[in-house]
Amino acid sequence: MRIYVNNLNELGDNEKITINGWVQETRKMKNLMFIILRDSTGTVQITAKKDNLGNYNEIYDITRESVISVSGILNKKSVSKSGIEINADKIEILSYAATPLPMGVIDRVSVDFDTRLNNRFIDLRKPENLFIFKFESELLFGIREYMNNNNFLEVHTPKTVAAATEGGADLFRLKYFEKNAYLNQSPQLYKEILISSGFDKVFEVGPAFRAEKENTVRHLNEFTSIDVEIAFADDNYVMSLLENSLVYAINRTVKKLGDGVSEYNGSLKDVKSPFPRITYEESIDYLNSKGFKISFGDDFSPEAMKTLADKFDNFYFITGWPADLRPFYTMPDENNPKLTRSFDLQLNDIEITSGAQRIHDYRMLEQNFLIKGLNKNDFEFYEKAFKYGMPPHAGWGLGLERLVMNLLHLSNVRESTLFPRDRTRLSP
RNA sequence: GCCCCGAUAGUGUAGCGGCCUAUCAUACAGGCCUGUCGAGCCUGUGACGUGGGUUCAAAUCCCGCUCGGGGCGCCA
Repeated sequence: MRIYVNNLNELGDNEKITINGWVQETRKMKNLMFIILRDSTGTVQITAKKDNLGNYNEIYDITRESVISVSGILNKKSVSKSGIEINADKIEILSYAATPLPMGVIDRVSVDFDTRLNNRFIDLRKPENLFIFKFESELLFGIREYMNNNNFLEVHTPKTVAAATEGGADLFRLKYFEKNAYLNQSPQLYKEILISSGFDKVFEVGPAFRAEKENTVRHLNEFTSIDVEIAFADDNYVMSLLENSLVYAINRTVKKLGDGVSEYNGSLKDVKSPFPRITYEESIDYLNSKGFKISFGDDFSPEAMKTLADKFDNFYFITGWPADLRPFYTMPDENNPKLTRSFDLQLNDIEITSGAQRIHDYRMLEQNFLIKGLNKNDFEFYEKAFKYGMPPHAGWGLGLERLVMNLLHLSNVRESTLFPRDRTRLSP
């Protein structure tokens, strides 16, 4: 069984072990050197003495970030800071790192974010960056577990699509043999088709593409969307599902990762459902009382969102958005046709989730194509599913990177994206 | 699409007309060193994005270009 740094505590003093990792740093004297070895779980000091190593001269010239395998005796009474070290009797160089490094892993100089992203493979060697993705992995696992416990089907819908823009967002175009195709902006239409198929409760985790020329710290052109759609459910039901699944996943993650999370966000352990709710119209009144001049039908500017966020702790819902600000498949409010049964989940000042009760009536859908100026021919594959038995349904879509960004108080959504795709970046 | 800002060694910076054959840190290379842990000490290598212009003189001022950062708009 492979031994990791965080296993060493459980092992006995003087035990003979082998451990693999990267040479994070070296401290060298003539006949004695220390190597700080890093693996995915932490760092440990390796003590290498000339008398104990046949290839001491070779090891003496090891470069930082080289990959080595160390065999030796575990010393748990070390005078090193951690109290643990490994007295090496054999060190094998598995991969020799070139110098100088394009950027340091532990250097005491700052590195521009752009430089970090250009050298992401090495940037991700920093434990604090690895942690972000451990967090994301645990969080997503928690959401999956919650969905699975609630009898959801996890599905995978196509990302290459024929046309059928939902209106608004620009799509990336690509060649598909003799035809034109697009990268899908959302699994929305396919989720709904599956509802007509009787799949009942579906969720999908997958990429979504937006060809918008944004240039902000909260937009990506490719992001991971967690999408949910439920038959015979309404907007209130899916809002509860959303807050309960998030609280479950967050609690589970905080429990598992512990102090690591607190270093990013100390208040995460206090997240509870239900989340506060405010309507779109109440939001306008509140904001206007704070000096904004917002009219019905306006979307909220980033500045307005910040002001509104100050009113709430973490998560909160904004409900009852005007039909003009919502896509064609959103169910109008039966009491006020100008409004819809829709909601956004906000985390601080950022929109995390957008969801709604959907239209399930075929004729109402056709009418909405007209209102939104969409060509119904483009939606034939979709509309067909409504014509032959479509239950009422509701759902939402959640941006995973934005969620992680905000939960960990990161200043840029690219921090919670392994290899971000933005307005100018297509590599690595 | 609009607006603002930036580009100097591998990395991060100082310099903002002549004291610049360009500062400092870090990294890197070599040397001393058997208990370091921000190791220390000595020595060394290494840079002004690009094309024009102004000037006796440009890293420095002006214009274009390229690349990048950010804000807004737009954004199921």
